[in-house]
Amino acid sequence: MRPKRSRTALEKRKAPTQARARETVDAILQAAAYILTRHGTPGFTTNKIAERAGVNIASLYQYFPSKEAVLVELARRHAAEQRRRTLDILDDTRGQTLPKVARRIVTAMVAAHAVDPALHRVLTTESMRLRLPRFETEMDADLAAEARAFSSRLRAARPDPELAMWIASTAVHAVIHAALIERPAVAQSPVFVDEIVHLVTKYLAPPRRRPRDARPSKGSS
Amino acid sequence: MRPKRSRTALEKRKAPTQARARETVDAILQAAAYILTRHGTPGFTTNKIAERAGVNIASLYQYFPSKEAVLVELARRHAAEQRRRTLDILDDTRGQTLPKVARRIVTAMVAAHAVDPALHRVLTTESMRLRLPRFETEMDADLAAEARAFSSRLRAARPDPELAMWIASTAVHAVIHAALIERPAVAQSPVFVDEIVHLVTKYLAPPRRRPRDARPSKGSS
Amino acid sequence: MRPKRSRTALEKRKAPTQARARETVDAILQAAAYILTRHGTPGFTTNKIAERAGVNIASLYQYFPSKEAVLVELARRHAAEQRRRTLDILDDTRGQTLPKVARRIVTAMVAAHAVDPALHRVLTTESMRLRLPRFETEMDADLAAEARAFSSRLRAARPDPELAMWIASTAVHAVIHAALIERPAVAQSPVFVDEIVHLVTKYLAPPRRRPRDARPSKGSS
Amino acid sequence: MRPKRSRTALEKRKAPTQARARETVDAILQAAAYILTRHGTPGFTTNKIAERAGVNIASLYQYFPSKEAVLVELARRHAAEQRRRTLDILDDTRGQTLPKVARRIVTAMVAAHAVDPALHRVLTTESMRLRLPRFETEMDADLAAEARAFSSRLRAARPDPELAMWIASTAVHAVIHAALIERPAVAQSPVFVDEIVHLVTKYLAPPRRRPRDARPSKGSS
DNA sequence: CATGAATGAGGATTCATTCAT
DNA sequence: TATGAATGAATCCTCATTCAT
Repeated sequence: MRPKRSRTALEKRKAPTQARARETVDAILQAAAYILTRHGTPGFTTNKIAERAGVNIASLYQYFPSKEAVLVELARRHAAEQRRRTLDILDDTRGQTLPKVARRIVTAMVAAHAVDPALHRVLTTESMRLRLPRFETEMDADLAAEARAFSSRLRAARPDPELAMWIASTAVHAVIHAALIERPAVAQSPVFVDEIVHLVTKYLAPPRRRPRDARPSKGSS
Repeated sequence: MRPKRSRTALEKRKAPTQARARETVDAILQAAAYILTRHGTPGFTTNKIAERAGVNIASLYQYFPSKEAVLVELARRHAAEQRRRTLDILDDTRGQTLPKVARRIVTAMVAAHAVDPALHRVLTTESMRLRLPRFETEMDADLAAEARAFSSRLRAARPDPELAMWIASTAVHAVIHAALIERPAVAQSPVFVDEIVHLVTKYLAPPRRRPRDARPSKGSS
Repeated sequence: MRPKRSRTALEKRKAPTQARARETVDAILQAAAYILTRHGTPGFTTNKIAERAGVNIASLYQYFPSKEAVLVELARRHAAEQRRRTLDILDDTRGQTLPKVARRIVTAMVAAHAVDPALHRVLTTESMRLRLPRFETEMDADLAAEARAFSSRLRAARPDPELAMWIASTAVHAVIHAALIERPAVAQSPVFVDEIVHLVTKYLAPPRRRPRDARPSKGSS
Repeated sequence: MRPKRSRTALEKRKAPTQARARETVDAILQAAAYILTRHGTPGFTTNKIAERAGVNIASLYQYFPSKEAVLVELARRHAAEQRRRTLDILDDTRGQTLPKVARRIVTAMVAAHAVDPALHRVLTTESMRLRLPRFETEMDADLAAEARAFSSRLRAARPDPELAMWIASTAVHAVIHAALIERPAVAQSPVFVDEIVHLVTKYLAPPRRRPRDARPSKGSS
């Protein structure tokens, strides 16, 4: 690991106030995304990013205190974008049944991932490596409110609704990720979406009338 | 200019024949695991591995043709170990109901991951990056047979049993992974295991409308 | 794994625009020449070159894509220098007889080689190893014209004037090279120059049967 | 340059007395020649030689004290072989005219070089680098006697017959070398041999009756 | 002896980052 | 402010050579 002069600064260094500066920052981030997609983490070097962005390396460091900071900003924007989309869908499907909502969200997620699965994957992985909060966790007020509302609906279904939401979301994400990489052919088929929807709706569905065999009677493990 | 080795060789270079050499190889792999756990992929350098293993860097290269090869061997051994454990469980639970089998496997997986979650995660991630076949895919004959047997049981439940198995396995893996990292407190609780079991059993359970034909009459495996 | 540069790039990487940078490049080349002379090819390492040049190794790689590229640039400059000198002499001796021209050129070559015979030799050898065109071949337009003019004079003497020129030039070069290394005492004596001149003039002289038409009547150019 | 433990020993370490040992030495030298031809000086490593020879690296060091020593022995054998051939020809052409002798020798040299020009070149170059005496210089008694006899014939032709011989031999060697590398197509044609023979015979031929314009009257350079 | 194993010392090349204009 | 230049510190990997068995 190369030595860090300043203690691993991750925040943006300086808010670009002028239009020109914002363009520079955007160019850097776009180049960073390209490099990440094209050459993966090992090719993700500040020099290459700057070169591809057409800006001087020193300019990069004017706006980002470190290489990691570029990654973080990339992840942040990526997450924000996803949040926005999810909120739109939730807004749009207000009052509909769980399967319908789930289908909408899953479809949107598949589509979102399909745009650049490599970037998605790297961003996820690296976010974990940098111990950044996951996208879902870093929810803004709106999404948090939605989530709480959603949770309350689950109270009948699962003992810990918040945990259940987390599990469902994690599972869906992971399966979509993996499918796009390991089984790209199937990943965008309706069958696949059906399966994911089934997975999550069955999991979150309230128990049947006769719950006697829903759990083993003997207790856990 | 030194000659460059063909293209990122991943195979072991030389089989250690003497006991002394086998110790060296083991020391290297152990050190590699340590480094990977401790410092993650960016800290995973051959120099550090050799230093930690207490062997000369040249010795490392006598047995592994490249840095990646060390990782691959690590992953290989790791996977073999897991396969062995899974097979044992399947062997042990032959004839039991899905929830029971699931509970056993999930419990074992949690335990296995808990030993060194970071290593688990990195190994999984890096295996993907190197486009190695996933552990589950790289099954030996025995495990493959078990998987096929299991699949056939699912025929009534899901349209594509093989895909369903893949989804279930991916989801379980991912959730356990993520939990150990993001929610370590809950990850080993019985509640958590219950949730995973619920997730997978509900997903793989046959539809409940007419219970009489929900399972083949021959009995539940 | 760091990405490897395409295939042994030989071209300069980046043109130094500021004076400071040009100084750096010059220092590198000067150091390279020194190292080559002093320690030969095996001692010709980028680290040593940079150290001797008093610049950081990374600066070397900012201007040269590889070790070979340094060598190539050295050879290029060397060749250019020689071409310039040869042209000057040809210009200066226009219209004189072959022996006189030959004497001038041979004398100049001996002098040029004598400055740093080791460097000369290494440069020649290495140029061959890298399959660079020989200095003479890589002639610029002016020198090529001179050569053609010279060739045409030889038509009466040798069946393939161009081949004859090549042989003469190769022989002269080689003998001077070897003499400076194996027989330094004699290499700069007039006797030696006489011998070389004799070698080449006898070889290129037209047959002596009927001396009257041995040369074109226009005079001995 | 890597550190030499023993002071650059070039001599063979131990005379192989047993047949098995001689085989080992031969295998090493053959492998060395192969490597040199195939991969050039940069690929010429003791490890590779030993591997190719099918002997253990330690065995190599039992018979050769250093890498250079292998090269030296290779050069020695190569030179001996050439000397033998030259002597045979001289023996065979005793009493014939210079052009005839020259043609025989040149033809033989071209043939000899053509077998493996790369090896020839490397051996020559490296011999110089190691400051080994040139093959011709390191003559045994027989060849020396022949050379003296030959020299005496030249007394009428050149002021310093020994120097003239050296020049002629150097020139011929060099031109053949260079031709095989730079102009392989022409190198084996009769025309080329004719030219070389012409070069050397004209040079060594006694002067014409009217030597008044053989040298410029003005003096050198 | 012959072999497998081991290693100190480097070699080429890159990277993240900072300065001086 | 933006840029060209510079650099300390690594990184991967190889080599010549020596030992212990």
